[in-house]
Amino acid sequence: MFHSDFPIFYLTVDVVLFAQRDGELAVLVVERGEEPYAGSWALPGGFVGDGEELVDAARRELVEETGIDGEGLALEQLRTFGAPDRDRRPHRVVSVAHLAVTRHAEAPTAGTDARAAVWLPVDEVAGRLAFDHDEILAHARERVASKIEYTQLAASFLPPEFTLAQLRGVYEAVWGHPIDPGNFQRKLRAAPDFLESTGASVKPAGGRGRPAEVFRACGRPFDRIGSPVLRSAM
Amino acid sequence: MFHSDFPIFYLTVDVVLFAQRDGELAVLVVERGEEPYAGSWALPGGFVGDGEELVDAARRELVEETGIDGEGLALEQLRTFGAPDRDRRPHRVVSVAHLAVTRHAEAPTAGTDARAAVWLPVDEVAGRLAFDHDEILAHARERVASKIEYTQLAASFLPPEFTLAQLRGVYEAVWGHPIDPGNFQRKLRAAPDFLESTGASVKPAGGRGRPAEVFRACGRPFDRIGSPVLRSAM
DNA sequence: GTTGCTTGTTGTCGAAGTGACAACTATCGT
DNA sequence: ACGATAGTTGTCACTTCGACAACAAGCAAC
Repeated sequence: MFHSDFPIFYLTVDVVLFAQRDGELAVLVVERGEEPYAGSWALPGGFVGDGEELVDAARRELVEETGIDGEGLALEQLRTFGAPDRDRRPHRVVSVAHLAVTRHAEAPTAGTDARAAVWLPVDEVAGRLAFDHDEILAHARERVASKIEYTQLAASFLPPEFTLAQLRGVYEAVWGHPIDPGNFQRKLRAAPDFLESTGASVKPAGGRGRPAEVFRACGRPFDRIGSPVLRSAM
Repeated sequence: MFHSDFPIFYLTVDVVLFAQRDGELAVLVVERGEEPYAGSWALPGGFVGDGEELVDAARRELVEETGIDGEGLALEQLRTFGAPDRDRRPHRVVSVAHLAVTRHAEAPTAGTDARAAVWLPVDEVAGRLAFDHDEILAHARERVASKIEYTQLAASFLPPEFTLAQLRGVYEAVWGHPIDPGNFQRKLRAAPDFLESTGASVKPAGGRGRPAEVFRACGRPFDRIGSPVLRSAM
């Protein structure tokens, strides 16, 4: 039997979608079109549907509000935020935050409740979000910085084929400090469960310079790699 | 404003409480007294109250169902389980699972919905839990094994003052394999942000043997330590 | 073409950390 | 006193890391 006098909740999902833009870590935010916080920046998200998996709801809301292609998106649960006063409205709204990474930092198109949707550098957006989304963003930032240490997640910021210099750029953007190219090369080449060479080579970023070897990631975004790429050690 | 036609959810918390018993990793489970799954083992947990913080709900349910003292308990959110079919009952029940560690592996006392409450070795209980609690336990086990690598969480399995041999016993119980005493000593003594010596020394476990130096943990359970104690490296 | 610049890749070397294992120390039981 | 037990320190070969130098391969300007 079931006591129906238990409190009821509304359940939402929020998505922190990261990408690399101009060598910086950028996050996708929307301008809210409805109260509360109308006109403020917020993370894309919305209510979970009847019979819908949490992660599916996250992907759906992302597509609806920003037009971002949900396919080939590394998406994972971050944590749940449920402080009783986190939503001004007279209902308890608990949100399951998700972390996502994409290689397509294409222009988003606002939809449904969102008045606008844009990529912004994380440093600019921190401290200005609606609800408790600043806290969510801070958690997400720490998580992604940590995840690229011991998973292949960094490759999800890039197209299927990429050079080690591009991959190094991802680590630099996420961690916010430069990495020695030589040591990075040596370390990543020694991780057989992360990268495989395609044999091809391609012109470097600026057009000038020696061509770079092209690699592919072996596994899935959140698969663990054998020897971690430690922040302190780079 | 607020569309009340959004689906409503019931929200529960579940707690995976670990302790060390007889050199093994043990988990606290209850025998369910009500349907569904009456008579089956399950993780302690229950419905979140009106206006109640998630982590407070977890602590309350733990005390209610098992009589375990919630004070001085390392308690942290694990992740949220919300598959549409995870509860047989005709309502959507989403559960926020929590991870906890205690030094008091005292005898629990069953309460409220629980018919019994006991400590069981994790290896015995795996595969026999109600709902999706096996999955939750597996996540918790992996999380605690990972957390003791780079936080002080291992000390939460022990009284405030302990020897390095006791601490080594915790790592061995959680990881399930023996660790070289000498190397463990060298590694942990070199971590100044983890342990501080009390100067005292105490008779070893079996009564026989050289007295061991007594240490105290410096920080809080989930604080990061400077140099991680890697599983692979032990 | 040659020179110089830029970028990718490989090499070198000292410092530090690791795993295996031996040696030493302090207590207890007999 | 003696051996058994458990905590602690030492040794050593091996690996990894960070800093930095050196080399390779393209482009642009002259």
